[in-house]
Amino acid sequence: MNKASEPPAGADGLLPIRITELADLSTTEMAALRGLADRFATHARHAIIRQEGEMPPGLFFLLEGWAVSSVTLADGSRQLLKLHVPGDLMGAPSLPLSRAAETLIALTDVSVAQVSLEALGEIFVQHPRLGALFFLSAQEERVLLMDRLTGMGRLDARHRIAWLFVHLHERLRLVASGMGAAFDLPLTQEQLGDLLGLTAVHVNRTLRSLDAEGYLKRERGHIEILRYDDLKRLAALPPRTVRRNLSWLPPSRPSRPGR
Amino acid sequence: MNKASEPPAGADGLLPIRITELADLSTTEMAALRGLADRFATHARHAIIRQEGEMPPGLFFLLEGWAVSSVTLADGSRQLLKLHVPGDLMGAPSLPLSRAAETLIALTDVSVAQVSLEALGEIFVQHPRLGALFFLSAQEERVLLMDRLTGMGRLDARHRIAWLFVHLHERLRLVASGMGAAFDLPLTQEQLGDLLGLTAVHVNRTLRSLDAEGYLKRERGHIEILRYDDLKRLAALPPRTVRRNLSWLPPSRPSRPGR
DNA sequence: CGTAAGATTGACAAGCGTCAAATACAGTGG
DNA sequence: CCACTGTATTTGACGCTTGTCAATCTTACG
Repeated sequence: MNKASEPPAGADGLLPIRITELADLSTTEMAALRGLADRFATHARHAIIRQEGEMPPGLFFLLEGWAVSSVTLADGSRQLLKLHVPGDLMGAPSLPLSRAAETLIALTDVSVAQVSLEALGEIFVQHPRLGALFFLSAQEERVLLMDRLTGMGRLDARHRIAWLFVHLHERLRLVASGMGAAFDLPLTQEQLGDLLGLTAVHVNRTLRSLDAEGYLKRERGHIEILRYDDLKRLAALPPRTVRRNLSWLPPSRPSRPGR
Repeated sequence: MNKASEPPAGADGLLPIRITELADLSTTEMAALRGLADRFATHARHAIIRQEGEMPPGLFFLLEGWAVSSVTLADGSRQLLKLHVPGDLMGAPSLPLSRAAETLIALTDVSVAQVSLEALGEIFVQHPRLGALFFLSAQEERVLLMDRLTGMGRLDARHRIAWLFVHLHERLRLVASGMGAAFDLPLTQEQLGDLLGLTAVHVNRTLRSLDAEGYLKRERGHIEILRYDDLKRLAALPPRTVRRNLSWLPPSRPSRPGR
């Protein structure tokens, strides 16, 4: 691990996290979010950013690169839980636990900021609206997990893969607008299997069949969706749309109020 | 649905939700939580408390009885997401969405309070510590979903059922301390299947085999665990323990501070 | 006492995992 | 620049877990 106390150039604009997707923020709130980032670090591909079992569990902010969170079982098998892209908060689920539940692994070279928990606590005091947005953001993640659970329980390999690609495409579009039908996917087929509850062999067979039927094209670490609408039809989960600036949210606070 | 504006007798002590498992609360905070409950209602067994797609999505507090949240797919299959017991907040994942993601169904006769979203917003302003605890509670739910996802992806029917029973037993112990090795389970085998990503037929075969091997005994809507430690060994997911009163949490506020 | 919902059982099929080997590819050192 | 080596992908044969279909049995309840 390579540590540096200065943020990497150009990453600054990313700090407002996913939360900006839920509401418009005041400049003060933006500044408070930026204040969350504590120590900056970079990790090489395949490096472990945070190991499950670690205590106390820390909180991380992904600035550049891809990462993944996973759980490992006693028999050595593992489940990949979520792919993290720049702007993602990582490790939050373990915050209430005494030991971290998930391992965070760098899929590419990444740069990461450690989030100060004291600063997070202060945000709930100084910026109730941000606190509520953090709460809502966690609920959004719950919906995602619920949908993934539904997929694992009720969809076969073909449908799960279709859903994953459509979902990833939509998620990446939010980050990189103007993206076409193609995107990077720095995952091996074994990792795809661990993500979808399949074996690498079966992932290969299914990918190959989707390719043969013209749904998509594959290269190393790169996917191009050819028949987007058909693929989306395969991805049979209900659509989700977030509602911005909910009326019951607390108002933005100007700056530091009564202390 | 049977509506009443008065809380049912005896339910009052339950209102402090799961949040008391994360920290000790001041009396003011307890009172604020009680203020969340808005309109009270009762529903008969099998009644739909809230339908997915409904808008705007409401928030509910389960006072008495069992309920379940589920997602339905286009082909009619459904995934049960979570069993709710008294004290549970229901419907929170849909809060950031424009339409409710999950259907809430009464498994037994239930009594439910509707939660006022305005009151929830006010809590983030008046009681930052409670806001942070709501945030942490959502993270705890994420961990549960992550574990369920891991189970669906990596465990076979036998292990999934073992995990469910052990997990349910532990959860019910928190609500009803002094509980033995037996507990009610108001679910049909088909519903168990929908919860675990299996078919009713296969649930039956697996339950029957666990029974035959002396792991447990079954009656209608009732489970008794006989070989608890062995069953727990089958339930091969890592243990989770929450840490109470985390140091970075905001302090309790006395009452209504500067407005 | 009748009826419907739930539990049980058996025969069979399909999807996916396992094992093992072959092939393609990327990165490395000489 | 090339041979070398480990990693990732691909392929085939086979078996097991789980699903499907359909019938029967049991229990709760009007």
